[in-house]
Amino acid sequence: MMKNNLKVERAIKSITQQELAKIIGVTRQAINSIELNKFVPSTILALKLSEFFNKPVNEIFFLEETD
Amino acid sequence: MMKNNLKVERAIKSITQQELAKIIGVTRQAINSIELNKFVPSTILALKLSEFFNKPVNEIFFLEETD
DNA sequence: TCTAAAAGTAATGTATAGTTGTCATTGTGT
DNA sequence: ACACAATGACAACTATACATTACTTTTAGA
Repeated sequence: MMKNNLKVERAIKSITQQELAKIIGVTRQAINSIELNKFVPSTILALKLSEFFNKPVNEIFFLEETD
Repeated sequence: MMKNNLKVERAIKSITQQELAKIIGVTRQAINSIELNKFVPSTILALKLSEFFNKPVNEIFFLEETD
């Protein structure tokens, strides 16, 4: 299982899903679905988020134990 | 465009695509296709590779300019 | 409290990640 | 030169990321 703290990062920058989506180049639903762990983004998306939030991918996304 | 140095990392550990694939839990063709930039792996796969190679995702995968 | 923005959710469609299987090519040791 | 391991490549299939549209629910501010 993979988790992420996109919601937190977004709160730090106080930016909406909508705005983030536009910057990254995906839909608001895509951002929403990632935040809610409904799907696993591509590495390109992860790198773009990493770039935007100025944090390494590994600090935004991480694997959880128990498979 | 995204690039990666999986081939180099693999050479450092002197491990075959086959072996790496088995460890990560994908097929040899998947590893091969990623190395040859034929497709973009999921963030989970990137994190597993990051874990195995003991290097941050951003040091294995990176965005290239010119789109 | 009323309202509008923000976030959650769901259906359907499309693109593409990843599998399975198979064959061709390159490299390396003997 | 021969054999075999490692890699590249391709076709057909399945699973799922992500788009689009649209509707509901939650949250924050006047």
